Amino acid sequence: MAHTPSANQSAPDATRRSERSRRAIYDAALALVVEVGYPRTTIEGIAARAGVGKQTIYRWWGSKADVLLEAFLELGEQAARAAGHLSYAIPDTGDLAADLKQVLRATVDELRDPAFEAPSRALAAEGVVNEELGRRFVAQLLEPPLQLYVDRLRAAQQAGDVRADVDPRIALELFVSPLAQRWLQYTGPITYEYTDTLVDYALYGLAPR
Amino acid sequence: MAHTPSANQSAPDATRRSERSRRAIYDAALALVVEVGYPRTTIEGIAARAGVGKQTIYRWWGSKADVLLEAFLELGEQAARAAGHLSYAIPDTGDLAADLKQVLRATVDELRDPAFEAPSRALAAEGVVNEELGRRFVAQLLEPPLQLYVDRLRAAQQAGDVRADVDPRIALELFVSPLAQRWLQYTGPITYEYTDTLVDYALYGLAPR
Amino acid sequence: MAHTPSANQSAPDATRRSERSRRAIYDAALALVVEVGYPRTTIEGIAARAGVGKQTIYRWWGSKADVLLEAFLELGEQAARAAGHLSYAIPDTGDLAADLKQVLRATVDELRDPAFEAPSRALAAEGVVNEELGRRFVAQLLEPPLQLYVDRLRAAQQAGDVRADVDPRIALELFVSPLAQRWLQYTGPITYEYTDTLVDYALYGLAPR
Amino acid sequence: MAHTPSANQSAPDATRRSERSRRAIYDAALALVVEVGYPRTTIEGIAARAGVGKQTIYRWWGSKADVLLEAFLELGEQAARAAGHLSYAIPDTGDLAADLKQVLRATVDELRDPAFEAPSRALAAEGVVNEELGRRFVAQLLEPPLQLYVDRLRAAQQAGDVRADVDPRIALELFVSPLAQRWLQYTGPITYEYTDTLVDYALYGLAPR
DNA sequence: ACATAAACGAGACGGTACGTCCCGTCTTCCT
DNA sequence: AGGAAGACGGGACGTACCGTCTCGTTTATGT
Repeated sequence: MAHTPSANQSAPDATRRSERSRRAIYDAALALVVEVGYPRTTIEGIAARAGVGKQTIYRWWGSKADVLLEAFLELGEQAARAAGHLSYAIPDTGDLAADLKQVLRATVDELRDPAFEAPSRALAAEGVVNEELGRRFVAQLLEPPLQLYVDRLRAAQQAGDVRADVDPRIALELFVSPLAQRWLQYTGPITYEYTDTLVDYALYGLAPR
Repeated sequence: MAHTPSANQSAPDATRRSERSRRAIYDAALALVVEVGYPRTTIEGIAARAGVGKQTIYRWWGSKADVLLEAFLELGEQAARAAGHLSYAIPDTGDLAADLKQVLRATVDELRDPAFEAPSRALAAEGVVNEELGRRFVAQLLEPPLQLYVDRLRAAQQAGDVRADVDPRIALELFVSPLAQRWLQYTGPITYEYTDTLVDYALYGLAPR
Repeated sequence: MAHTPSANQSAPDATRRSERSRRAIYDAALALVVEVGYPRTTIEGIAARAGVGKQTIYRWWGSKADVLLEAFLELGEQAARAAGHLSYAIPDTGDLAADLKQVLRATVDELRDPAFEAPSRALAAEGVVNEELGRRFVAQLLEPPLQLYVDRLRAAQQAGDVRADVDPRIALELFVSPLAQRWLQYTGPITYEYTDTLVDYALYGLAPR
Repeated sequence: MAHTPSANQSAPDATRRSERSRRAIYDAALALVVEVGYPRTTIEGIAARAGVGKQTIYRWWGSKADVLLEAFLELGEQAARAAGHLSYAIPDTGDLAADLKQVLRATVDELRDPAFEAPSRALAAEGVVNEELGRRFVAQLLEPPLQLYVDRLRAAQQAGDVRADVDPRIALELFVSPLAQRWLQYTGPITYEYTDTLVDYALYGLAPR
């Protein structure tokens, strides 16, 4: 999970690591990405802002994307702790459509929060062009929340609200991926109405009943 | 469409522009992106490889992403000319599901062609983080083929194969966006079986009939 | 004579070289050596002070010692031009001892001028440990004035004031080298009395007559 | 004589000092100067090679020049012990010229021994630019052997081979300094013939008798 | 057919950031 | 308490490119 420095020399001793510096680096990285954008966020800039030597960054991370990924994960964990740990779970009121619409509306809100948007766009962009990072991005950031949809859809299958032969991991993409693409690539506006429509189309299909 | 240099001086005279250099720059840019990757593709590198002065690039384009976007468009046009101009159109055999599956399978093939993959990934990544470029990327590269889906879905609506109240521009995202996301973000494998399934789910929905 | 950059790439085009930058670099290098000392004079510091990019230094010189050597040569030429070109020549009044004493006294004065001392000490030190530079230092800076002693001694041989079988190039070291060593290595005080004594000892020997 | 750390903290307790480390540091310093040269000899490199913590060096010495100076002194003492303590003394056969020539020829040999040359050049160079170290270099390394010349010259004065009014401390520079300068600054070749000539010129002068 | 003005190739320039090497200080754990 | 180990904040290294700016050298009309 953690970055293993490219073994060029001997690995640094993690027990001696400065917690203070680690945190300052995370804060600086996130702040800079929000303030000046990812391309103009530099390792030198992060180090300066964090009051840290560049080597301290290079010792523990392999690239600015690595730094940002960990910083963003840490941010998520903090947010989760702040929200009392139960933040992420899809409600099950018995009305699948309503439950999905609610969660997607919350996601729409989140996608508009600059503190979230700047770093996650940066990481997503990097991941598009850097497969290794992309896979880590997915495994660590994207997949866990998606798993909640899998769970909810399985419950719906139990309740008979979703066909039993449907693969939930694929099914969720019908409403999640369109939103993701609109957000990532600016292919269309992102509204509650839009996500509501996605849920309806996905659940009941395009063909007449 | 073409880049208008930021008017810092007098605009260059496009009629005197060297066609030879333009082509050499496109070729160099595409080749470098394939060979060394987008981040290590530099303007200096393109100029050197194209046997062109740097200023000739800065005169006509605003960034390496601009160069690449135009180069990629040109590449697409060439390919279209080679294929006899009629390449892009979604068949209408009367069987909507079959038609969509066929086109998506062709897209899957295309997504695996390195000459296509490297530059389009690069542009997509840049567009994620650079809204202006992202919108041009969408308008010039993404939207035209998507419009073909809109046309085909409208025909299906006429034929009664798709509900009349469905918005085709949104409907197409049900099967196109999941594929796009898997490709962009490595969120899952890309196979014919997968795209076939997407078409089935999208057309008939997840809920039992 | 001029530095030929280490041929790692293609040689830069000297005709396009910026005279203004060259001068600014010389000035900055000399000023810094005087102000902060040679070890704390850095290429980065020279570049900053000269208002020049580091690469402009690396393009034309191989090391800070190279820069300083050329700067010092230029300084010497300027000084020579200022003094009307005739500065360096050893007088020939017919009294060899007196002539040598006078020139050595002038040298003593020069050795105490900080604008001269700082860079020449720096170059001498570098030359002790870097043979290549040392030889250039000698050839370009040390040997030309020494040649004047050779000339004066040969005239003295003609006049019968110096034995004909004496090698002037070695003979001059008898009074020049002791002064040089005292200056370089702080092996003793440097005074007019001292240099006068050196001339006497050298001319008439240590053994009784 | 030994470096007194700049009293930033409490002075270390020299009685508890590790002899083993001290020796290892000397050996490492001398070896590195010979192998990679003085500028590329670093405190970190010495510590690593000696199997010693950096702090152990900083605790007992003030700079790498300090380390090297002590290491070189120690080396000299070892050599002296090996040679039976009587190595340094200028013979007195009654023939002053012959005695001086012999000793200078031995010096020529010594100047060519790489184990001697590398560190002493390094120290000399450092001393040129660092007066404090230069003076210690002279006092500890240069002056003691020079004193032997003073002694020999005084004996020669007693014997009537040198004029009584000659200052031996200056006189010795007539043949020692030229050799020193040729060695330090590469101003000329160093041969037995050259040193022999120096002795002759110095003893009998340049002027005809 | 030729003058002339633009685009062009080349690349020097002032800069920014890179990733690395050491500096000298500091902290930790061991002997 | 000294020592081995090495993380730390920092400064400089030498390199790679950035985007701007001259330089001659084509080239391509427009008289």
